[in-house]
Amino acid sequence: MSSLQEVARRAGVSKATASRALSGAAHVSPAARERVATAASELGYVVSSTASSLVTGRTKNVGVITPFINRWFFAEVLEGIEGALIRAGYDLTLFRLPSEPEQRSRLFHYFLVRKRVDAIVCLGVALTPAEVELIHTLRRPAVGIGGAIPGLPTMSIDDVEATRLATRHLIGLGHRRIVHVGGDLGEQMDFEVHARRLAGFRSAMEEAGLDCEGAFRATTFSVPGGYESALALLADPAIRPTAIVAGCDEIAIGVITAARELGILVPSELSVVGIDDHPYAPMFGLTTVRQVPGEQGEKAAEMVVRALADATDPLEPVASEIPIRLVVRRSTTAPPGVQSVR
Amino acid sequence: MSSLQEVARRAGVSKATASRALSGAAHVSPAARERVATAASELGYVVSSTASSLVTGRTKNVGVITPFINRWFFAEVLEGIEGALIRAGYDLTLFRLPSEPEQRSRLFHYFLVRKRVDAIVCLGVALTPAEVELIHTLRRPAVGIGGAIPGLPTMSIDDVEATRLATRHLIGLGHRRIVHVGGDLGEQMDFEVHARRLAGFRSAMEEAGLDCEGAFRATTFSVPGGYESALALLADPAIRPTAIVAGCDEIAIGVITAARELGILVPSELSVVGIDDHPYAPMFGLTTVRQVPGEQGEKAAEMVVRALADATDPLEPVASEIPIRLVVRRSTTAPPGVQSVR
DNA sequence: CTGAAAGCGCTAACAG
DNA sequence: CTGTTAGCGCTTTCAG
Repeated sequence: MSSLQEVARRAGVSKATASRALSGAAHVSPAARERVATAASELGYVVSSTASSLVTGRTKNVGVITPFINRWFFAEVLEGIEGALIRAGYDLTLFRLPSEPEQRSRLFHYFLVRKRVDAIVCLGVALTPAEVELIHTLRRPAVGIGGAIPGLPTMSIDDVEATRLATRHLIGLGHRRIVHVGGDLGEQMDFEVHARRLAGFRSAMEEAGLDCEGAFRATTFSVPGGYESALALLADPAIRPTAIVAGCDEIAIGVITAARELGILVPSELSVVGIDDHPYAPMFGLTTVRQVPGEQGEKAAEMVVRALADATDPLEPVASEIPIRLVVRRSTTAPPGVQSVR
Repeated sequence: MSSLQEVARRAGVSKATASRALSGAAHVSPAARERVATAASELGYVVSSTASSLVTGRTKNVGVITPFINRWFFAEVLEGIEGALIRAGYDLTLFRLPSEPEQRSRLFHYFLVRKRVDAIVCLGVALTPAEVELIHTLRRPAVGIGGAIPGLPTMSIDDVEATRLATRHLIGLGHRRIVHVGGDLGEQMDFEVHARRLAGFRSAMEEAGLDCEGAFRATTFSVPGGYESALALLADPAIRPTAIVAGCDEIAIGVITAARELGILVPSELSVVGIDDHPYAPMFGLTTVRQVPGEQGEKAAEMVVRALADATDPLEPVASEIPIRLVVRRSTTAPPGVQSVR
C-alpha cells in the first residue's frame, strides 16, 4: 500500500536512509532511525518483497519438493522444515512432484527456476543428474532427504541396514519363519526404498542361513496395505510365520490390526518390527527401527539456511551424505492388566 | 540467468515484442513469435517472476495458513489445495500458524502482507475481524475452510449436526448407554470444533430423552488419544457403554483398537461412529459421518483462483458460507470368515 | 552519517 | 503488428 517513499517523506529523510534504517544493516543516526520506525508503523508500512527481491536477488523463500503431503513420514518432515524455515525468516513454497515425467520437468523448469526460491529441499525425490546440474547452474543451495543424490548433500537412513537390523532383531529373538511385508516393487518410490528394504531383509536372512523363498509379500506402503496383506498371510495357522518385518510402521500397524482381528496374540504368537517410529507404535506395542522425520526436516532446512547465510553469493553445495543413526526401539508392551483381560 | 533483453536481441525484436510473444497474450506475428520461442529455448530463458510480479502486481502465488500439517484432515485438504493451484498455474506458500498470539500477528503482518501472495486460503483458522478487515483492505481474495468466518466465503461441515447425526444413528440402532469421546474443551481448536461436536451429541441425546451426565470423555484429537481414553472407559464391563460417538475418525480408530485389545467385540458389543471418513475406516469396520477433506481443499483453491481470474483488479471477496453435505457412511464390516475365527 | 541517482528485469501504454 | 518509453518499489554505489 504505502511505499518507502512515503515513509521517508514522513520521517523527513531520503528513501535511502529510510531503507537503511528499516533493514537495520547500515549505520543510521539513532534519531533518524527512530523517526523512520515510527513513520513506518504509523503508515503500516511493509516492504514489498517482490521489489526487494528484484534488486537483491534473494527471495527469502525456500522451495520444497515432495511426492506426498498426506503421508505420515512426509508430513512430519514437512513440519520440521516449516518450523526451521520460519524461525530463520524464510517462507516455504511447496511443490508436489507429479509422477508423470513431462509434468515433472515442467515443474522443474517453469516453477522452480523462475527465481522464486533461494534454495531447494528435495524430500523423497531422487533428482536426475540433469536436475542436479541445473540446480548447480542456478547456484542454489539444495539438500535432499530420504536417499542419496550424487552432487548434493543428502540425509537419509540406510534403508538396507534398517530392515537388516529389524530382521536380525527377530532372528535374535529366536524366530525362524519370518516374512517381509514390504512395498510393491512395481510401484517403486524414489531411491528404490522398497527394493532396498527387501534387500536388507534378505541379507539378514541369508546371513543366518534362513530361507527367503516366498518370504516376501508385496503391498501398498500404508496401514490398509499392511492389513489386507496380513489378512491373507496369517489366515492359515499351519503355515503362518512367527514374525514379520514390515516395510514401514504403517504397514506394521496394519499387520498387527489384522493379526488381532484374527485372534493372534501379538507379540506372543506373532512378533512384528516396523521402521520409522510412528506415533501409533506404542499403542500397538510395536517395536520399530527408529528414525525421526521431523528432525531430519529441521536439519535439512537449517542446512540450506546456513548455506544461504554463509554465502555472499549463492553457494555451491557440497556433496556429502549424512546418515541417520538407526536404533531398534522396543515399545513398552501393553499393561499386563490389559493382556489378562483378553 | 539470461534476460529478456538477450532473447529479444537473439530473435531480432524488441523486448516488448519478446515479452508479448512469450506471454502469448497480445498479437504477435507468427514469424516473430516463432523466432522468440526458439531464442528463448536456446538460451534456456525463464521469466524472472519477481520482476514480472513487481510490474503486474500479481505473484501467481497463493498463501495457505494452517495450524497443522501432519494431521490427516489438514494434510488431505492441503493436497487438494495444492493440486488445484498447480493446475491453475499458481504456487502455494505454506504458513503454519503459531499458537502464540504475538507470533500469529507477526505472521500476518510480516509474512502475508508483503505482497507475497495474491490470495489466501485459511485452513482451520478462525480469523479475527481485524484480520479479515486487513485482507479486505489488501483486496485479496480469501476463503476459509473448517468453520465460518464472518466477511469471508467459507466452507465447512456443520459440526453440531455431524455428531447429532452420528448420535441419532446409534440411538436408532437401539443404543441407550452412549458416550462421546471428543476433543478436550481446554485445548480448543479454532471454531470451537470440540465444543460444537459435544453440543451436537448432547442435543441428540436430550432429544431422545437420554441422560448426558458423565457421557463425555475429553481427550486429544488423535488415535492415541482415543486409545488411552477408551482403555479407561471400557475397562469395567459393568458400567461400559454400548456405543461411542467419537469426536473424529482418529479418535474412533483409537477407541476400536482399545476395545479389541480388551477383547470387546466391535460392533456386536460396542458400536462406534466417527466423523470424517478416514481411509482406515473400512479396516476397522468404522461407521462414519462423511466429509471429504481433499475435495474441500480443491474447491477452496478453485474459488480463489476464479476470483483472481475474474477480477481485473484483485477482487473484494463475497461473504457466504458453503455447507458440506453430511452422510452417515457405514463401512462394510469385516468378512464373515474373519469374524468366526475369533 | 545521509542524499542523489542508477538500475534490478519486466510489462504496459502509446505511438508508429 | 512492433518499437519506444516509462516506470513497478526497492537497494546500493558514490559522493558529499
